[in-house]
Amino acid sequence: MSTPDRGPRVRLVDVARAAGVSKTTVSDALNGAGRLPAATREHVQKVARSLGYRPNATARLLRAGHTRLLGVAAREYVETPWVYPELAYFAQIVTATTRAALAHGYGVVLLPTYGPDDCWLDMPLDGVFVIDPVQADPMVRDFLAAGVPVVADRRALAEAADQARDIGRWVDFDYAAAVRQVLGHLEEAGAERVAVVAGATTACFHQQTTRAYLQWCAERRREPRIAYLPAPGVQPALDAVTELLAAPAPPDALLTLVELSPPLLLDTIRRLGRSVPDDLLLVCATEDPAARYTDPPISTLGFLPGQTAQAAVDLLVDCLEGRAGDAGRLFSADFQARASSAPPARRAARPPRLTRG
Amino acid sequence: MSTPDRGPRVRLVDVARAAGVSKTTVSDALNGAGRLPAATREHVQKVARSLGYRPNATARLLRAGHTRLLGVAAREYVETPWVYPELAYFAQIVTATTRAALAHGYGVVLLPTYGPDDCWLDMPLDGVFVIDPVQADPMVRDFLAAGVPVVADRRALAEAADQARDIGRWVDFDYAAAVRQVLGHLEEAGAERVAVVAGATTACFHQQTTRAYLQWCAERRREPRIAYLPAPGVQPALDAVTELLAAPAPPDALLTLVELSPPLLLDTIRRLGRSVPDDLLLVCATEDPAARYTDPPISTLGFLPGQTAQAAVDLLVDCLEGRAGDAGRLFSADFQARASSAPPARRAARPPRLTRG
DNA sequence: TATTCGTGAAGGAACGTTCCTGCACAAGAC
DNA sequence: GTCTTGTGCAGGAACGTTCCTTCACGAATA
Repeated sequence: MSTPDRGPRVRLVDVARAAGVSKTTVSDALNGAGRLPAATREHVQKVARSLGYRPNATARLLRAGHTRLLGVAAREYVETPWVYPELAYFAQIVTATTRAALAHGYGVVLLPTYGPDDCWLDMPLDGVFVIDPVQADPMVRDFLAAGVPVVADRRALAEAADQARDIGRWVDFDYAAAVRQVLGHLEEAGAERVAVVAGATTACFHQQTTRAYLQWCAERRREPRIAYLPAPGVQPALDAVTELLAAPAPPDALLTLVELSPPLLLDTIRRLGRSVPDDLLLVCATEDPAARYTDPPISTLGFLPGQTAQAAVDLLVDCLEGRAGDAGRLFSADFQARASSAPPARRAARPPRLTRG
Repeated sequence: MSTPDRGPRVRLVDVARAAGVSKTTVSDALNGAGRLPAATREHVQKVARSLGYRPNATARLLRAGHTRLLGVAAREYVETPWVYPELAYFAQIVTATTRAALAHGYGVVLLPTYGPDDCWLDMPLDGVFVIDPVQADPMVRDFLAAGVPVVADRRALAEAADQARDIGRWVDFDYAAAVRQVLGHLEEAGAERVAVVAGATTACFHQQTTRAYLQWCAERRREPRIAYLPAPGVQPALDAVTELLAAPAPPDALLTLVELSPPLLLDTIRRLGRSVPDDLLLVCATEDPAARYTDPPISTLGFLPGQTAQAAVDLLVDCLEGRAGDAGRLFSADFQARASSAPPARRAARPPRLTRG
């Protein structure tokens, strides 16, 4: 095994010359194609190995007409670039996307959420998965216009209009239904003043969850109690919670729709002199597995990052490889009711409320 | 603006034909090269736009001889694939790598930590950053053998021997020094029985931190109290802590070297009837920002994922673009002493210890 | 012996760019 | 009127593969 010398890389023709055969023979020998006797095949392989030959990936991609590379972009905090992978949800999405892509033989490129316009178009991508696109998302538009299939939500695809025709697939999340499910659960547990901590971006998730909450309040003629966070961060989130709980006639239930460490939140609430679930019912929208291990365990609203990503990749790959496949997939949330939002015992001891059977 | 029709993509020659000029002229007009009067340039650009022309990324990469794509692989839990981005450290590394790469005009591909051997070699990468390589890491070896520059730690590079000669750069972390710093801090705060929760993989971080702790114990003729976790996960980590604290002559200080939610850990310790820092000094190796907001705030040992990634990308890009640059960078840890490891007041009330001035 | 047939391998086009070279032509210098 | 100089553009090689086509040759068949 001689040390491969630096300098210009050894190419297919170099192997061919060294082995005394043609390019064709080398290519066939290494790729298991063509009609070659085992002897020739082995000889070529040996020469290739001894020269340290590695095929040029770019050249074979050009020839193949595809790159087997998928882009993934998480746009939620597009205004405050690059925080997203610190959040468990996005980390899990990215993980699951990569895993699913690998299973199909694709690699995954992390796309910038900001930067020089169009900079993403220089990347050799076969398809793109845009998570939580912002309104009139330029990334979605650009890729579709460039003929690169995109998976995003239906709204984003619709905004990109005609370009999306047959190279867009959707993965939708019924955020509104998820929020209503939780609010219904809290109402059944006896909550009358549900407060919400929400993100204030143009991302689909924030927009839809907020709207669902406001509408739910309107239907019940209740005053919404909502704290908006323009950017992620522990301190702003804790401040928001503190302020909500300090209000006159404080809330008797809290739903957090921003990423926040559940055990830390629980501890903060305790330090504010409230007890969960006795004084305050608590539900967190989070993927943090720590929520199951607190005392009491915290009810969570999860958004199935694994399943979502898997579906997105499947749709994308179907589209890329010319299979029919679905036009999209609709997901609902994963609500895990735990002790933090159970009806408190002290209420059970009260006289039964007349408003319910 | 006519809708670009599906079917075969519009190529450079198509634009040339439509504009009545040659390929050269189109290429020059769109790339701002050559000697062209403004009129021709604008005409070509207009035709290109109207046809919806987008240059083929793969073709220009082949021509350019590079792909402007960097791979990043986090190998720590290579045995239990794909959990890593759920951990704050790796998420931050990946984020920072992507950001730093983008600043240099590069994209980032997430590499699989497992999968069919060599599957990573089919990707068109200019360089690779391998975080926390395992022993005799095949990925490092393969890439170096294929002539792809790699940034990893010195040990991994040394193991890949001659291949690494001039296309490997190192980013080292003095994990041992970091651990000793924390242990020294705990000792000064009065700890006499420091227990450790450590990961049990072949990753550099786990190996070196564990060895440093064992050596530190040996130097002091103290019995090591160490719980090994073969895989990440909340429950196993909490179980390990519980078991350590339940031992006869329980530890008076705890250092966790696996990813674990700091507020959850603090709560668990409390539920076990111990109080931080009065009964137990606590330091967590974590990047979780929540550690600063608990009561008491938790001392943390951080590993500067942002700076490490930035340095790795800088080294890689230097290497790729033929600049001299450093051969490597050595990092030390970021230890933040907070109240969770402060000498408890009750000890200050004791008579001063004779062993120290 | 002439014809098919199968095997083994070479030649060269194609993928879609970029960029080097060179041609035609006009304007200015002599 | 010839000779330079410069401008505007076209032709074609090259990047490193894959794969389609062709061809030579020996064996089997008519």
